[in-house]
Amino acid sequence: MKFEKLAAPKGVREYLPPESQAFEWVREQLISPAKRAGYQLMELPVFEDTSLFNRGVGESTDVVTKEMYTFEDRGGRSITLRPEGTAGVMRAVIESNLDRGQLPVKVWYSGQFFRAERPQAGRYRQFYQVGIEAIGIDDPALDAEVISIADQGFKNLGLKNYRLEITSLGDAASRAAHRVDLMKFISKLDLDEATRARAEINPLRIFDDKRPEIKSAMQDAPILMDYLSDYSRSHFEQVKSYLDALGISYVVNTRMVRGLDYYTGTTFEFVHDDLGAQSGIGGGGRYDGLMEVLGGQALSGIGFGLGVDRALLASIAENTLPVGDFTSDLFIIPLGEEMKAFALTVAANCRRQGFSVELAFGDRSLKGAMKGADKSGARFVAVIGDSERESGSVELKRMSDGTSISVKISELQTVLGA
RNA sequence: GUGGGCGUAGCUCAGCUGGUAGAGCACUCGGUUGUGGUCCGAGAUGUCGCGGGUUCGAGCCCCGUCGUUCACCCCA
Repeated sequence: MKFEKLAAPKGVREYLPPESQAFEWVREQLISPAKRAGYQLMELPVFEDTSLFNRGVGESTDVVTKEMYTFEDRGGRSITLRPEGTAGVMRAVIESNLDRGQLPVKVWYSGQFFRAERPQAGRYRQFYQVGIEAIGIDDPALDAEVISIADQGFKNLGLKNYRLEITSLGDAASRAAHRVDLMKFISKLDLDEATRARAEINPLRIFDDKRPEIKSAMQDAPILMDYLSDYSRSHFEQVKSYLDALGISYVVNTRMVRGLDYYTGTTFEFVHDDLGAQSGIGGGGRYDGLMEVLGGQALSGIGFGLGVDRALLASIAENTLPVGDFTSDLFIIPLGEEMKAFALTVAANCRRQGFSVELAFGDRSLKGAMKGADKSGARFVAVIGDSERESGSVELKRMSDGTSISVKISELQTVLGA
């Protein structure tokens, strides 16, 4: 009887050894600046009530209308695998009254997100993000800090071929006024049906169109930046001046489009040049109405999400990944079955002292075990047989040059630690 | 959801105008007693993604399907 092989579901990205090591490194580089800025971990469910995303992300967005993994659970509830992180964070903050203490609430998260899209380079159905949210204070300095934390994450990776694009989406009133004029402008254009339908849902989308004829047609379209209120304008100017002070370069992109409805005011995106069509490696912005819409206080907040998968692709493209693999300090080869118990205890003792130690298993020949030791990259190798157990000392062989010295087993740490 | 490319050993691939499958790397063992990297020798591994069809005969042709990949769309 032969069983059929199973495969992972379509479009999921898995990270297995040795690549998983790079993934883990990238994720830590991206989030460590947030930890150092006092942001604290929030572990959240990967599924939520569907209504959270309908309300939070926005009914008109592509994410909600056609990209969510939604299903009914056994209790008949409509459940959705989280397509982004901010809505869940806000729900938890409101539910647990974290916003009743000192503000801003500063949290970070990391994990899987799900979107039922057609897979492509840098786009997966299950993907990884790290992100932060700073909730409750509307201060341009906080905007600048949040942006700089994201930027530092990319800098930690050694990335250079990316740029920060920023804009301000203003408040609801300015967006409404702009929308009226923009629709007026678009209605005069000669557009195909699909494009016109997209414009109906969100006219800003047309700014994003890649076709040259559309790009040139949109050349003179009214831009939101010209509709900002005095408050929004000065807020944005402040953010820019703080970024200047931080030495963070940016380009103002007055035509930026974001796919989630909740963004207001400062909005930003990190774009990498070497990634093909899916070039956004991170993005975020301020969201004024979100908390209230989700049943909480009317507090502002700002945050970002960074794509770990794409940051890894960018690091590969720029060749910035560290070369050193995990290597253990010591590789122990027991000679024969009867030596295994002793070898296990020696290994365990060394590990307790903080060294990384690997063992040879199975019944390979000594030569085979040595090959295994070589491939493991271990710094030292010790063969343990009868004589070693009796004498209490081993020949510690340094793999880099083949030399060996006799060391008492009880004093291994003096050599391993050197 | 729409369109194009691709699916042959663990990996990278070759396989001429259809005649029942190969290389390199990797892996395992060996080159005499308990020491790796080089070298030499030997060995194992494939329902040629899956299902139909055409044919005396299909890895090669046709159809479908699944997967993968790239782009549109969208976004991390």
